Amino acid sequence: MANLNLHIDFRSETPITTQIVEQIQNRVLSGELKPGDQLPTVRQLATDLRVNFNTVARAYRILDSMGLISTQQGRGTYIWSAGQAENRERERRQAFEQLTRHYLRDALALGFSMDQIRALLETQIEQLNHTQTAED
Amino acid sequence: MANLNLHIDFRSETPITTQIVEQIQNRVLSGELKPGDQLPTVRQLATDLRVNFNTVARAYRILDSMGLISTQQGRGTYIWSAGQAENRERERRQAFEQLTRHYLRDALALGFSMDQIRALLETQIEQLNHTQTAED
DNA sequence: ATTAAAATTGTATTATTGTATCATTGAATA
DNA sequence: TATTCAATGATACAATAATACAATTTTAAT
Repeated sequence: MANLNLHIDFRSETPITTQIVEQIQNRVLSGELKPGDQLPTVRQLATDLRVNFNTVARAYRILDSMGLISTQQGRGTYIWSAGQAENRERERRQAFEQLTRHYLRDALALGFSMDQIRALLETQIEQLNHTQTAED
Repeated sequence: MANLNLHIDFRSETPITTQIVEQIQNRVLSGELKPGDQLPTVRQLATDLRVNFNTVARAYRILDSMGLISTQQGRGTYIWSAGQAENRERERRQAFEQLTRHYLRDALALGFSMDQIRALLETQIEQLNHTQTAED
């Protein structure tokens, strides 16, 4: 059962359900989740995220209606498709824009300035580069 | 659920909302309320104080914007940080760094480069400025 | 191999909790 | 006295949680 490594921000302006939907969507678009992969049960993921399992179930149902996953009562939830190749690029771009929009909204809501955002991004990228090279 | 034991003076010059804000603030500063503690629901506290629940909700929202509590629709209201301005500032910073880490992780996983991230951030900030000024 | 009970998994419905918008009140002021 | 505006209240709404349910799989007895 795939470890999704999702992160919920309870203070975010984005509802929990939406956060789950978007992050699973992104995992599929990035290839971290592949067709056939089984997702955690609604109760398991809910426990991990410290959320009511109905919230996860709602997210799964939305993803199901989007055709991204297949939920089956009594069986579990599986990744359905990786999307059509021609739409893939557009969807990836849209996900990127949405991700950025929400990040900006939450960072600004926390009271940080654009300059501070730029600065922290550079700092963290620097750190990532270091840990990467250290692992080589 | 913490018993706040607040007292409202209806004859006071100070608005009810302000009285609630200040008293909860004091409970946090004095350590009577600790991070993670759940506050009464807006309706429960409103009943106790014999005021409209919107008044409590307003007070909660102010405390939220101050970074003292976290209000979550459907879940309740929780103390977010210890009252010392110093602690609040540190926790705000930590939240910002975590937010940014997760954003970077997801954006990079989607296959976008640091240059693309920088560019999109600037674009979206530009758009935000436009919609803001357009609303004036 | 069969089958029935138990466990697991998602679904449906209702209750709870905070949010948004507009209406009302009452005191300050022209 | 009339007007205006901040504070509060009323109402409808949106997000999440609680509870009971239905479908499927698993387990164990025969």
